[in-house]
Amino acid sequence: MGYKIGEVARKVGCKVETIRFYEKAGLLPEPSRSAGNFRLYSDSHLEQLRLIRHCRSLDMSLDTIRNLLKLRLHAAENCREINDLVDAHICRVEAQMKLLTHLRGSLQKLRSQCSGPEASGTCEILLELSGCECHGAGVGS
Amino acid sequence: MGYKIGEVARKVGCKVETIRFYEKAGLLPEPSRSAGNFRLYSDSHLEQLRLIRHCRSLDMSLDTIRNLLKLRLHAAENCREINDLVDAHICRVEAQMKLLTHLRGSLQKLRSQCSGPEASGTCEILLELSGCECHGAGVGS
DNA sequence: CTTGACTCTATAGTTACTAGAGGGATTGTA
DNA sequence: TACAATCCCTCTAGTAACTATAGAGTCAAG
Ligand SMILES: [Zn+2]
Ligand SMILES: [Zn+2]
Ligand SMILES: [Zn+2]
Ligand SMILES: [Zn+2]
Repeated sequence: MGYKIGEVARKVGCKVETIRFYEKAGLLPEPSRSAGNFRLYSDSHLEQLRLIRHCRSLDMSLDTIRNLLKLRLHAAENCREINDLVDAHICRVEAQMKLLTHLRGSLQKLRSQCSGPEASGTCEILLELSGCECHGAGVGS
Repeated sequence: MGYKIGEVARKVGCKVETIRFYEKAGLLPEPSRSAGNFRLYSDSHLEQLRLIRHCRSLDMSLDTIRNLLKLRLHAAENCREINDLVDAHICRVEAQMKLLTHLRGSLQKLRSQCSGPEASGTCEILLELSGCECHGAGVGS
């Protein structure tokens, strides 16, 4: 008979609307319907939804997950591609980390510019922000 | 007489549309207009836009930047709040980094699950993804 | 006087959902 | 059996920070 959408949502821990959204986005196949037009999900739907949600918790994009789902159709043959997909995602995550590390450095340096309001009559942080060379200050035309 | 929008965009290194967007978003005051209705920016506009773009390059939200601009009206008195704002942003960045670090760990562990397609007739990565406890597998009702 | 580069407004697209309106279905209870 | 509560349905609009059109007007050079 299948699970109704609310039950599924409770099981995997997401909102009902999210499940309908995945269906419209082509990530979850359309389930069968009850006499009263309610969606009725099978265990394989549940499994696939769990996969999607877990991938999302790993911050994979829906597009990446779509690719993964395609590969899943022939999991054994596509083992290599699946590994590649995960590796590519790890790379994205590491790139983000590098960016954030750089950012934190810039912010700490910025933060250290302030020597208190008595020193210059203003807050030096603002001077730094609006007078930066990287956004065109002091560059003729 | 002031700079036209394209000139300003070139100076600070952003798109023309972005500048108009900031105006509509209340981050940049409306500039004066030429006889032909073209926007004409002053040096103080330029400064403020530079501040905005630099803050964006530090990944501050527009809302955070709006707050900063308010504080800027009385920079000396608000020195403390300005520092707090920057500190709060550093905290956000560090929280993100922590999250990414955790994520990378999970991904590397996931990646290590695969023992090649010969072992189990499928790719174990997929089993891990769809059979995870954290999204409800193996939990009765 | 026409071409081309620029500008204007207004609107729709992007990502991954979330929230609501306005209805129908089902269930439990009086 | 009537009614209320709780579910479910579709459709649309909102979020963040832009980006990308469409269709029109402006301006300088040749
Ligand atoms: Zn200061
Ligand atoms: Zn800068
Ligand atoms: Zn594998
Ligand atoms: Zn999981």
